Amino acid sequence: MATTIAIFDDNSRLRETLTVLLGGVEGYSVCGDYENCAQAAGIIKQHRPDVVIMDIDMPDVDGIEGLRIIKEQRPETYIIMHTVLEDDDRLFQCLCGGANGYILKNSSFVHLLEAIENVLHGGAPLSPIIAKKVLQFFRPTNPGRLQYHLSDREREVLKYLVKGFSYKMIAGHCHISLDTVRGHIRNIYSKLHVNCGREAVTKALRDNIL
Amino acid sequence: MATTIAIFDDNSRLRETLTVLLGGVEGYSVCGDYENCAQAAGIIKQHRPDVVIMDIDMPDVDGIEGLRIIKEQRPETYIIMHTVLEDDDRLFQCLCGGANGYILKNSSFVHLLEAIENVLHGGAPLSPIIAKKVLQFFRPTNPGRLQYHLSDREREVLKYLVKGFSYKMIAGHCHISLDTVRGHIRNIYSKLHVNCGREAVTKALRDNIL
DNA sequence: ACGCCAATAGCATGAATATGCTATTGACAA
DNA sequence: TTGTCAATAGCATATTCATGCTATTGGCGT
Repeated sequence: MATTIAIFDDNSRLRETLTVLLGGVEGYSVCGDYENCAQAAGIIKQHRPDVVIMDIDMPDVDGIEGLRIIKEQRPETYIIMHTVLEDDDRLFQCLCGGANGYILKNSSFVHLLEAIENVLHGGAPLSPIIAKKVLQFFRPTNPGRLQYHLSDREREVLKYLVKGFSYKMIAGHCHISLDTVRGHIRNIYSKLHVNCGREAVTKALRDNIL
Repeated sequence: MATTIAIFDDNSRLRETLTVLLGGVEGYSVCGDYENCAQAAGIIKQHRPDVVIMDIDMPDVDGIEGLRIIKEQRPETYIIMHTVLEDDDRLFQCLCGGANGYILKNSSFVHLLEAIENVLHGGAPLSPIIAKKVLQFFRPTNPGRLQYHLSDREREVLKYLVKGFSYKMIAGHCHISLDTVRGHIRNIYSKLHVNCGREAVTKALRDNIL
């Protein structure tokens, strides 16, 4: 039986192109192409594709969400992210979401074909730049990992925020005034580009800045 | 000037073969081959090779140690691990040690050449099986799941809390009243045994309940 | 038909948080 | 020596949050 492929991408021209090209390959069959992941769960349940080509930036339900949805629904589906170069945070989320490969959109069609063959044989196709970034995530002391230039004190305060301490408790533990705590948190928010504690906690945990 | 390469491998026959083959490639020059990493620091200081081909299993000072030594001595050296399939722990150590690539010994010489070209162009060559294992390191272990008996709505609200939405925004997105949002959050706190939003976010992310 | 519970909604209130300013001190680099 | 910056601290204020109650509705299982 043919290898079935589903395509998620909000660019309809690209979807068409990929559908035609992939459909023309011996042994491949495109079982559907979609502009976002809103119906992903149902689509995967119905078609059970072997491989999913997944864009990231899509309206409503994006590719990161889609990845999670599909992997939850049917973990054995091979998902190849196919997107422009995204920020490290998104790449990280893709990796943690269980993506089976990550190919940049500026790669040739041949590379995409190779990537599909690769996952089908148990490999993990990564564009060179992506592979490099992936390795950089492992470096404890590295320039690729997200660094927000928090001071020691700010990191300490952030740690308490993650623990759910109130400002008052933080002030007590750090032996500083409530207003100083406020000051540090103000700076933390500014550096992390967030504007409430919960968002700061999310960023701290996701980006591992403890 | 030629790209200079140093080879560390305890198999003398393989060292010879690689030296001859690589030395025969236009633009490459092997500046030395060694049976372990005991003298690695001195060797790198003296020869300053562009690329190091590094075996792992070697007597006395192995490739993992060698990797650390060389990266400490001269971080800009590209190091390609070249070894049989090792256990995950060693792979992890290589990644954290700053290896620039990881090629299995059962790969063809052509693949090794491609790998060298790849690192020289800022990529990160990984054998398919290795790439797959690398991606697996990112998979969070998710046995927990549904342990807190949150309802669908509560899970949805929690998701927004993680995103840092205010109650008002959540109410808007869910098309329910502010007071209902409060009610859900009240229940979420109770079920998660927390008493503020930041703590709930921490628990949600750490326990993977999204 | 009955009870259970999720989802909805309202009201009230004190505590906590977010954010607008300013200002001093000490360390360290240009 | 001057300038930058982290750490400290204060004040004011508007908003948000946490939590105490109660109450209606619709679904689901027995």
